[in-house]
Amino acid sequence: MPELPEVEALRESLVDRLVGDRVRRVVVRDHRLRRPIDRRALDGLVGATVRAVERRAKYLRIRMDGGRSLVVHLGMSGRLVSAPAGPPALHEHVTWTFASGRTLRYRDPRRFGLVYVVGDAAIDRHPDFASLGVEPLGRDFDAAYLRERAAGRRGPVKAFLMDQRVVVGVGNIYASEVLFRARVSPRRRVGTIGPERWGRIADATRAVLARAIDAGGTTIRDYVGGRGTTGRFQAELAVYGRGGEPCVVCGTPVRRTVMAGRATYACGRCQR
DNA sequence: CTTCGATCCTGAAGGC
DNA sequence: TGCCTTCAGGATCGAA
Repeated sequence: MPELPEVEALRESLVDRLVGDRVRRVVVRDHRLRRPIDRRALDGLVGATVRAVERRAKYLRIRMDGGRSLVVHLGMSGRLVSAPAGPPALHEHVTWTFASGRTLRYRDPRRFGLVYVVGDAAIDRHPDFASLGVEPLGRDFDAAYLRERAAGRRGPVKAFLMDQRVVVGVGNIYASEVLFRARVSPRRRVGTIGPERWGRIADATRAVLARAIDAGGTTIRDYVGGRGTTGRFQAELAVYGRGGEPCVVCGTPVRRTVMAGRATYACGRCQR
């Protein structure tokens, strides 16, 4: 479930449930994620209280008192839910129990995600955070920024948009959706894009992500969200997952191709 | 530096 | 029903 809108929807759903609650206990059942979980570091947060729940790129950052943060990345199949106490689900690798009696549960069948603790003073220098690009809904993201960052690059615009060192949070679903809305072909080389197209791409990125956040994210073949609720944006997907179906604008069948090993959807008529 | 392909891992879905 | 293949929302690493 993890592109920017899903993580942001998750953050919103968790903030009221976690802030002010104190960690009473942590259970790590399987430490083998993309990087091994440091059990002792997680244990070190027992007794600490949640001060804020934030998001940077696709990382969820749970700020604790004592100057440390719990960082969670969901990878491809990670889920994080706040739920009443109860038996662990399949692939529930970490469970936090709070003073309120509620639990926070991290599930991740494929184990591509991350769970770790980092000091607040050092987080900007952490390798996961140091080279992240701008937030797409922030002030620094616009056509001029994209044009500048594209200088000297030659690859297709879809890969450029998904490069987290350029702009964060756009993954495989939203890259196709953004480029459809911007009427730009995902194969187009960044060097051939002028100010007008960059403007459409910047506008479409903001619009698609903001709308997806409002809808609670996109849920494909499982649920999302800290309340176990389902995202609604999948009903608004214009091209993703619609290979062969008519384009919502012109009726031409949507084409599914593979770029860099990832499914890519586009209308060959609307997008140039 | 960029870009490309392979890779990590498990489960769901589709074809036969 | 069972078996096999393909695909999946991410990110990193080595090679060119």
